[in-house]
Amino acid sequence: MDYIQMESYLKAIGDHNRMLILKYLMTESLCICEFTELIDMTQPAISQHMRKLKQAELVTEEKRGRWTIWSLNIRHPLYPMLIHLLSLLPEPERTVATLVAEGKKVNCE
Amino acid sequence: MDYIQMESYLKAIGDHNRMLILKYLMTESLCICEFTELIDMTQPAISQHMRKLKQAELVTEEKRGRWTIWSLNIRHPLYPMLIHLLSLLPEPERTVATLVAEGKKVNCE
DNA sequence: TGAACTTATAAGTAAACACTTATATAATGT
DNA sequence: ACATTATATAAGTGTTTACTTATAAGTTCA
Repeated sequence: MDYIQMESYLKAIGDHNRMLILKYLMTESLCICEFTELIDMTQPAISQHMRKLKQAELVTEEKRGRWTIWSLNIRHPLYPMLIHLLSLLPEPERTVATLVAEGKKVNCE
Repeated sequence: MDYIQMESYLKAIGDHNRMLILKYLMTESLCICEFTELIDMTQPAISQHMRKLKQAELVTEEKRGRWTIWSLNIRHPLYPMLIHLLSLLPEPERTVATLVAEGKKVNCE
């Protein structure tokens, strides 16, 4: 891996909101409308963060009906390092469990 | 470690020139005038990169006469991760050995 | 077909970033 | 004291970043 490549990976990871997104994805795959309930950010802002993460190949997307389901890319060269890095960060205040309790968890089967 | 703190660490690391600097420091401590011989960058540019790395506590400085000797901070919370990350990057073209061969290695005892 | 819903994109903006050149500060050696 | 050497800082610049609001595009379902 060259220096420019590594730089682009680290820049994609190195934002507190994107790390929060990645932390959520460590537990389970989510769509953008769920992130808008979990994180205090507008839908376009989240969408643009997902695009950045996708460009760095840190996440993958799968279209299901009107939803786009985002997942961590476990084949990324930095995946093991990313998991370790995220493990150093605290669990977010709002959990997916609260989403479920509020009936806001998306079920796109 | 909180998200903002991690962001500031990753932003300090996530620049190709600073990673090159850190890669050199993995082998041995160096001063800025040596970096100017190793890396195609002006002295103020290097000095400003060192300041960023110092603010993130990734490096430490020691004044010796007119020189400032820079070293990796092995007590940094991300030090183990940093070493692993740098090990994924190729050795720089210009080595410290070439500096010695050219009589440009600083001896500040 | 059309309303509701989910997501993506476009355009604009303020702040941060990585440099540049010029200059200041500080230590060394004659 | 003075020239040399090493480093830091200041000021300016073009680019990138992370957002905002507005809107477009695509899917679902009555």
